[in-house]
Amino acid sequence: MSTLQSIRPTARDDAVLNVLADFVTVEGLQPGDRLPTERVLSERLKVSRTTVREALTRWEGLGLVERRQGSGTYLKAAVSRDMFHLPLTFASGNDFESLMQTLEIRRALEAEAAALCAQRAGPKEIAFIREKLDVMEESFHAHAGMSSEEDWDFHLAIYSVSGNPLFGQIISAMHEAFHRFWEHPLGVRDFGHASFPYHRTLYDRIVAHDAEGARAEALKLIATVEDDLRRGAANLKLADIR
Amino acid sequence: MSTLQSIRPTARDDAVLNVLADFVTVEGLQPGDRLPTERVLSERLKVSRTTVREALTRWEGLGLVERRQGSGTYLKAAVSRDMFHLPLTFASGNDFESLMQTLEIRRALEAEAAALCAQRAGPKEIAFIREKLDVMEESFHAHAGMSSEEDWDFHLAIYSVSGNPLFGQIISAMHEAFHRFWEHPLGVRDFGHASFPYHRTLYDRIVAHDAEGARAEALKLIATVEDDLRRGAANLKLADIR
DNA sequence: ATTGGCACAATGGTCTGACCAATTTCGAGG
DNA sequence: CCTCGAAATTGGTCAGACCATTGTGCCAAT
Repeated sequence: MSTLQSIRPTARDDAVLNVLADFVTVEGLQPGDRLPTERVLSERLKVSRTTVREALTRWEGLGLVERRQGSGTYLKAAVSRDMFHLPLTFASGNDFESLMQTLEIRRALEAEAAALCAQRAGPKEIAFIREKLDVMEESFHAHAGMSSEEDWDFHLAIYSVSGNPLFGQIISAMHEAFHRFWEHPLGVRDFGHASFPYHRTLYDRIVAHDAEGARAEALKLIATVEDDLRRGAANLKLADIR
Repeated sequence: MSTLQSIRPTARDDAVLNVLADFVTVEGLQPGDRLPTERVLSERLKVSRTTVREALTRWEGLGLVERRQGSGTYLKAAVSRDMFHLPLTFASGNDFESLMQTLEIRRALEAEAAALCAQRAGPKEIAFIREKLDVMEESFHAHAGMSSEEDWDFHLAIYSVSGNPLFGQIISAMHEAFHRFWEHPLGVRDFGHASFPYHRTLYDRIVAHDAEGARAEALKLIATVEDDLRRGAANLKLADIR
């Protein structure tokens, strides 16, 4: 009988979110778009601004929406009425150990995403990834070093083509949480430099639709990042990263 | 210069949550315990009840806390100051597609955990896993079928020995969210039956400290589960699982 | 024509005080 | 001792106000 628990958890807030989700769907709002003012919503929905704010706060906590004071509230992810939220929360400090652990998770997901990508990528998807790769390589040669933004775009493309949005969601969330350290974590010069060649080899395996090969290349790629990280940690012993 | 963006995202709410997290830690509150009244918090922290409520609403949305009108606000999970939130959103509800997507995530994590486990397991850890394997196999032969509980224990042991708590935490959270469907998802008889032999082969690779071998066996194991799932979905077309 | 600064409007963030609704507590009455 | 109901407690909602930040557009100086 556990399936019919709590018949009325809360009314107003949920109702507001449902209506708002429908509004987003009907209006075809995309991530980045601005949604109506709190005051407008409160008036239209015939509820107080307090209630609207509580509802939006819930969405904000789930990362679906972003508020900018003086500007407005903006969509951060696609929302619809039939959504299922799985908020994971775990204890994890910003120390070297935690960073290493998240990197192990990333390695796991990166490898699987690469394998799926190699399986599922059609000509159009391959061209999409190719484009990101070209930009990255050009930037690399122009600045004689990895550009974290173009690099990130390349990986995002792979997650996207994998056909499973969860890969991008999980890794993006981690990326965001650690973005200060993920990029140039420990003051290592040319961080990520060693990973450069594996981007192309990974791309080649994807083009060949070689799932296991792609998995292997992705593992090698992440391995170089982990090495960089370990080197950095060794450099400054007892680094206080927070 | 991307490291110094957003100097003041929001003050009060976050501050409240930090203080509250510290309070929970110091007071040693456990899930199920009741935390102070909104009015008390608002008075103690010198902020309005509105602000306290916004903060608690955020926690409620993350499933950390449960509010009961007329009774109080209760802890639902362990909280601490250094928490890492990873809100995942599934496009659609509890349908076949979503289940398959989470299974792909599980495959990724399972493979990596197995590889790490093979690398890091000492004699004591191997004995620990062996114990779970024995229990599972015994149960299998006794009941002529997979016992989901003992099976789960075996996998939990591997996550644990992997040395990275994130594996167990992420997979457990997904497992919990889908537990009704994860076990006997689509009325398939002998669900998971095909996966049985791979538990021992996986164990053997771990004993041999063969990381890549363990990864391969874990992949095969999950592949059988996916096959079962696909078979089940084919059986009852247009299954309405919700 | 461009640029810089400034006032004003719009918007999210916070506060106050009040009332409503569900729950718990506890005393009166059996 | 038990039962029932009133009162206190607590989360949920509301209205209205003010603050802090951001965006916009006008105007003057260059």
